[in-house]
Amino acid sequence: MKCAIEVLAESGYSGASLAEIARRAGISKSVVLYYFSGKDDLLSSVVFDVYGRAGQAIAEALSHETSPGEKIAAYVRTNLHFLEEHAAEIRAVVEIVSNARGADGTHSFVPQGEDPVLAHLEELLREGQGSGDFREFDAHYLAIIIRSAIDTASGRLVVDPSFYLGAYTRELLSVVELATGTHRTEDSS
Amino acid sequence: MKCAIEVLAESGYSGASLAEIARRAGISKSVVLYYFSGKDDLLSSVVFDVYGRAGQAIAEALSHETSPGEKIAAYVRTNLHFLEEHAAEIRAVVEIVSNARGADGTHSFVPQGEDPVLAHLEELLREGQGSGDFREFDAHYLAIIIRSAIDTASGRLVVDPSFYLGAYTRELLSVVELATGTHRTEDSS
Amino acid sequence: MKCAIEVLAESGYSGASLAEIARRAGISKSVVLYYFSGKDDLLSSVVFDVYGRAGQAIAEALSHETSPGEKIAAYVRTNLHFLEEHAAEIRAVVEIVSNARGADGTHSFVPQGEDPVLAHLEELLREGQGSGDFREFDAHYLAIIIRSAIDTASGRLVVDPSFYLGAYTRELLSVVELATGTHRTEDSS
Amino acid sequence: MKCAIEVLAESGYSGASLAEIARRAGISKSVVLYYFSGKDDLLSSVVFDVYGRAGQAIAEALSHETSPGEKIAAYVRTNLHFLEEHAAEIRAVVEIVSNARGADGTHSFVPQGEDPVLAHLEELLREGQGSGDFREFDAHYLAIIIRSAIDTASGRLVVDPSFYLGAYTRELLSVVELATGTHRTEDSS
DNA sequence: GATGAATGAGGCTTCATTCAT
DNA sequence: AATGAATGAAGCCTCATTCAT
Repeated sequence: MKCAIEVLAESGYSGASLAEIARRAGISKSVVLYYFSGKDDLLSSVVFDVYGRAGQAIAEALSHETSPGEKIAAYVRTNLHFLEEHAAEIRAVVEIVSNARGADGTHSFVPQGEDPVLAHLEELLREGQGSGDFREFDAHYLAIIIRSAIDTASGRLVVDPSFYLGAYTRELLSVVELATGTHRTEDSS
Repeated sequence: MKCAIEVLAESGYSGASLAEIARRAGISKSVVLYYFSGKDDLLSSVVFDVYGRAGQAIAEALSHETSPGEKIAAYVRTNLHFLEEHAAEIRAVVEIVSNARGADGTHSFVPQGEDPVLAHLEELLREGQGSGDFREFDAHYLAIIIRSAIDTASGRLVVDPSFYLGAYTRELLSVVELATGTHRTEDSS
Repeated sequence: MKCAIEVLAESGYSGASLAEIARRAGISKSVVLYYFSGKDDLLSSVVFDVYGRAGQAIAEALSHETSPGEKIAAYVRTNLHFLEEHAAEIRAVVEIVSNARGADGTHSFVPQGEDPVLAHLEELLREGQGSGDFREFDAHYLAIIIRSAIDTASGRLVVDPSFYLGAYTRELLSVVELATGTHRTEDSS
Repeated sequence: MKCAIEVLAESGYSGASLAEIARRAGISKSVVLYYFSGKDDLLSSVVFDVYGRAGQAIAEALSHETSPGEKIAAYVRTNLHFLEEHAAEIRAVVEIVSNARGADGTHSFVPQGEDPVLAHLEELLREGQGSGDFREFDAHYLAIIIRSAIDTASGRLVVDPSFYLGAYTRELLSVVELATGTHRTEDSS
């Protein structure tokens, strides 16, 4: 799986053939299929493994925060921090999620209706609105905007050598603060 | 090219084989290769064609605006409006840009250093800062955030039937306004 | 298809890989798949082609006969005569029919319920019974016996160099005559 | 071996991989190769085991009969009776015998020249002719006809749910009686 | 006695491309 | 201008077998 992640991150979805993955791992293609029932299984495993660890890290971080503003900030910070330390893994997952398709041609990993990841962020936003910490906005669409800013980062890391994740995190935090209106609330307190 | 765009939008990069494209166009594979020197040429043509028309639409829209705040707003509005009317084309370009790779394994259409599209938006932001209309922020990173919000929309249109581009545009405009600080400037005037 | 038949007849079902068939035809595997949509299609085509021609030959021969006894005799004679002139083709069809299986594991070409080939022979037998030419017997089971004697011949031709089809035909005709009781009818005339 | 027989009978020769056989037996592939030197050895063992027991049953049954007509009848009856009680085993053997081939491409289990099974039946027929019980016929070819009628039964059991072995046995016995002419002899006595 | 790990050969199929017409 | 024929590389996967434990 580690080698699969590397190849996916470096060579993209189409470049991640079993042959290439096996070559990188110094084993034969057959070994990969000995441990995974097929390529789909391998890719699924990568996705769920990374998703699982990322989700855990985020949940852990959020558990330390109480105010909605701090929760959102922790959410963004943890996401980008996880990305910093697991850049290739996130890159690999993005490649898989955006390219893997089933026999019917539909995306295999993109939820068609309700997206749990998005729904989670959306709820954090709504909580802030409920408590009066946040201004009025459409939580669904703002969640999409914030997620897109998070998801784009892994790509930037690859193509933009000058992309500094620390500064990006700071800028995004400030945008989120302004967008949610957290700032004003603190002012009025 | 029209059929290539349709197939790319519906079936993704891997599903867009010459055979499939030709089948949809009701012609033979050979015809495609008669008009384009190869698959790469076909994809390039699609990218440049769409990019060209999108760029033209944006340039035209910006020429009507004068203040930095209005320019940025027009930029966002025109981008999303173009997407609304050319959803498949944008989707196709995204598929190509994020997947096409040269023989060396590097992305074919993602500029490695300076990204002209990003640089353009970045400059609009800097102009607003220069004129005092915008607050202090890192123009490069904010540009990335805004672009990501724009680019994610084409994907949402595909998987999320409830995604309403009009509301999304409104929300994004409001975020951009807050993020650039355009609002406050107007307040103080 | 001719080469596929040859390989099937000589090397059996498992030996009849696309590679081997293509090698024998002096072409590349791809060419086979250019003319047939897949291996299944190739095998189907062989089966239906041979079946069609055999069925036509039999129908033609039966049309010249009137009495039930002569019809059955013509049926047997034509079947074995067709086999004599198209030994490899029959051998190939037998290999396919008895080995080809669908994804669910069931035979692809063996009719699960009503077997039209068997039903045809069965009806010939029943006609003879209806007209009083034949004795009492179970038409279904006798049809199975006669067909098995016909079908076994192609295998014999392969493994038994001393197998002489002319003599076999004569013996089988005599058995069929005795089994149907055609003989007695002639006695009573 | 029991599981190998089941798989062969249900899934056919191509479906009978070591993996599948081991899976059904609830053991690992390695165990199979620990007890048998290879797949060929496993299949050989199945063939000889079943052949041995079938031959024994037949020999035992024949030893109770004296007249040629009764011997032939017992031969047919015992063959089909054994099939009834060991359908899967016979089916498995048929699959192996008709498909297994050596490296040179020739059948592994089909005797190229003299077939002992056929020769045995042939001799029974000749004995009947020698004693004057049977009419004149070509013993070799009649033996082939009778064997084919016996061998086809295992296949019928699989594809034809309405195939009733008892009735088939009765019909075949009657055909054999007529074909050998046993009946007339008894009449004239 | 039993097994998990690993492998290389081979199977079917898809694909972008070349060539002659 | 258009196309059918042909190809070789590559992709995923199955299989019988070997080896060390």
